[in-house]
Amino acid sequence: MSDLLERLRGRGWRMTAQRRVVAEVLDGEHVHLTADEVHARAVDRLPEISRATVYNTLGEMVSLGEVIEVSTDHRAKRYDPNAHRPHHHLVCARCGAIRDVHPSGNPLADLPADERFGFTVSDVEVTYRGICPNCAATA
Amino acid sequence: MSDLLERLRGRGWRMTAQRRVVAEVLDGEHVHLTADEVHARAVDRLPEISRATVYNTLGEMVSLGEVIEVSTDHRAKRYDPNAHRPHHHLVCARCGAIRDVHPSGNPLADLPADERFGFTVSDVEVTYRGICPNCAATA
DNA sequence: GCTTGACTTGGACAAAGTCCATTGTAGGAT
DNA sequence: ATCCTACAATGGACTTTGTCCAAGTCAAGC
Repeated sequence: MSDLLERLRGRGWRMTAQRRVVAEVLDGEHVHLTADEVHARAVDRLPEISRATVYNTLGEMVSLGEVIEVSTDHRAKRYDPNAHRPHHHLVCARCGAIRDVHPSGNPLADLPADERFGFTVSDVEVTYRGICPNCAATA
Repeated sequence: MSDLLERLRGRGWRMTAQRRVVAEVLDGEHVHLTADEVHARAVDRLPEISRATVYNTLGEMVSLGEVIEVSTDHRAKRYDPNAHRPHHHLVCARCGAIRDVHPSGNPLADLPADERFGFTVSDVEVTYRGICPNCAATA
């Protein structure tokens, strides 16, 4: 059922009701929720869950590499459970809608050695911006 | 001297001491400062300048397209005066150092039509992450 | 050197996130 | 099955980052 939950269990995570709920919320809807949105949905299932726990749990999932943090709107971080298929994001500049996208080619390879300044480059995050069809229609 | 200042003047900006100072701070060091860092440096030259003014001024520069907003660390926004040469950023995951980089190829072209979902894609922001030589040495 | 509308100010407010002392509990040990 | 204990959760205070607004100030055209 919950792949995310399985993977976390397999890493020796102590399984608590709170962590289960957070994982289920994240894995359930494949949208990109903010921490507070995750908290709101978690409260529906487990009314006593605290905001701090949601923040902690999300942070741990990110550390474990099971969840990706994206900040598309330069405001609140959003959490993306789709960590195991590399992808990037396409964001509507007007309404903030986010889609996962899969560019052709590997952007990492586009950074020539003489532009790396001695860094060991391990990761690349790409955010495309534009106007979604919905917003274009109502413009 | 200050290209940024010249460009802003040319756009009919009302020139005040505060705006001049903000532009000079930004243009002076070609690093990527947060709004509060800009404010701190601005206060050195113009002690009465307020935080609100710095935020307003930076926001206007961004609207005019003379300055770019980057959020590399998922925390405070940083301001990049180098708006007229398209470039991306390489960030050290350990110390947060930021370098401007110029990848070969155009990442915009790497997003196939069938991955655009009807969006009008106009912009792309690329952040490379890795470890800088300095941090690698002290690891 | 007036006038006026744009700019600045400072302080209150808000949103997002962190910290910590206390309390609770999962899961191994007995 | 029960006990222990290290790890986890709680909630409330605190911090950081940013926004808003009413009142005062000033750049620039006349």
